[in-house]
Amino acid sequence: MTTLMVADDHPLFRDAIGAVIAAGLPGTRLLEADSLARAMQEVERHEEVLDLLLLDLNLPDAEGLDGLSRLRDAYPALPVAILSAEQDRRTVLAAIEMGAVGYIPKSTPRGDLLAALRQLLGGQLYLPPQVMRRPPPAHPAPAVTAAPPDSRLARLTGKQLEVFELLSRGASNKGIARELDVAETTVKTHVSAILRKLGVASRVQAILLAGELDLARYRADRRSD
Amino acid sequence: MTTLMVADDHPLFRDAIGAVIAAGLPGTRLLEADSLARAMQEVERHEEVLDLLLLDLNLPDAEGLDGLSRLRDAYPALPVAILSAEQDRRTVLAAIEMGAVGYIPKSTPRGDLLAALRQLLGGQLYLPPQVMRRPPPAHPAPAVTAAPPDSRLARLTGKQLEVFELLSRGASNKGIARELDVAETTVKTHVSAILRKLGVASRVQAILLAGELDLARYRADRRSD
DNA sequence: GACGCCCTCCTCCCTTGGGAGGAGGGCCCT
DNA sequence: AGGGCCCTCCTCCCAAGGGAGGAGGGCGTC
Repeated sequence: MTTLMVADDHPLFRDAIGAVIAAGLPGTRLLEADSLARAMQEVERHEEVLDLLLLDLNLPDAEGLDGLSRLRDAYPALPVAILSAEQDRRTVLAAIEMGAVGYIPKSTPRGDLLAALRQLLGGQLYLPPQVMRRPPPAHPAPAVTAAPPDSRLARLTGKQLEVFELLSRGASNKGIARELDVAETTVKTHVSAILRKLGVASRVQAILLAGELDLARYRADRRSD
Repeated sequence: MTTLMVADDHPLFRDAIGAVIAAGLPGTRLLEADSLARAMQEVERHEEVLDLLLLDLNLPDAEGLDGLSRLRDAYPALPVAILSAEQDRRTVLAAIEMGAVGYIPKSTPRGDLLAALRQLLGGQLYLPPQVMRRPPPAHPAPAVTAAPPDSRLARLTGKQLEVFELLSRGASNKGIARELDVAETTVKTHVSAILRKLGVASRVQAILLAGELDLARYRADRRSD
């Protein structure tokens, strides 16, 4: 089952989102929060099953992108999309650079909203059409499309990638140690570093992430450089 | 990296297999064993990275399918393919029913052998063409193509499937307990049963298996029954 | 009604996983 | 020569995972 959460302080708006989802994404559970604090409480309780958090930028206890920042710090692996009335180009790009997986203007038509949600739940980035169409005038779009997916992998060192490969195939720390002929404590050090760099909390999460990231292809690419 | 093992008591034959693999599956590591006992020793050491074991049916310490039986008992999750001079139809079917993922006659031409190995490493079943072409005369092919992949899932009870779904999405036992509103000990009971029925040793292995088994589709199918 | 299966939950016990913190050696670059 | 990064390994500590074994209640079948 798909679970998503909307954090917005306007009950009517939450209801509207709920209606759109009920109509267009049947079987989806919607959690609601009217403040960042309450949102984080809910995330704490449902983190494992939460697929996407829609975050308003005008919550009473979070000014602008500050709320996103705090969420990213607390739950680096949780997909967060911004849902906002503002459409300022720099705000959108800043949100993406802070790790948001999407930015949905509140003015988005019903049909487009559904498409955006489906796209986000499918693991794709979503940006408002205006931003997508018109590449930035000054800078050449600082890592909006390319960097997010594999930037995390790029931060891994060579040995860490080796460990990650074995880890993602289900090997235990002990098994990895045997395979690479190092001490198990060394493997644990590598694993800790990998989890930290990937922003996940357990090897299980790392394995799921490896599936999404197409680790095998990345390693092949890197080797052929 | 792909790792496979050949267990055969003829050194020359092992060499021949090695040559075929070196030529057709570059980057593949080949482990060798000249007896079932030695094979099991090697499996013990490399289980996490071993992708396929090619088992001869005429090993000095294993008569016919007995070796397969012992391997299946000890390592239910290890893919084992039979490599044999015999081509008796009943032997082939018996091997598949015992959980072998394939049966390769030693008379298989070089090119076909490579194709068979690729197919097996890709997770597909491989049977000698004679058997594949001509369906059994008496019985209607007792579960050769359909049963092996999902028979394990079919053994799970309803609650176990629910737990498996959450587990496969990375949820911890505690998270599953919250989500299903039962005690964590109950979840542990379910998880133990799931691991046993799937023939895997850890939740991590179960998650990887879920990816191969297309769990989501299975659940949908079962619900729509 | 007795049996079996499922779901629930418990205790006891051990292994594995992961974090914190420290430490030494190799290698590269300035 | 010094600094920085990587790899290696250690100890101490705690949380999570998993097995063994037992137990009670619900529900359907024979």
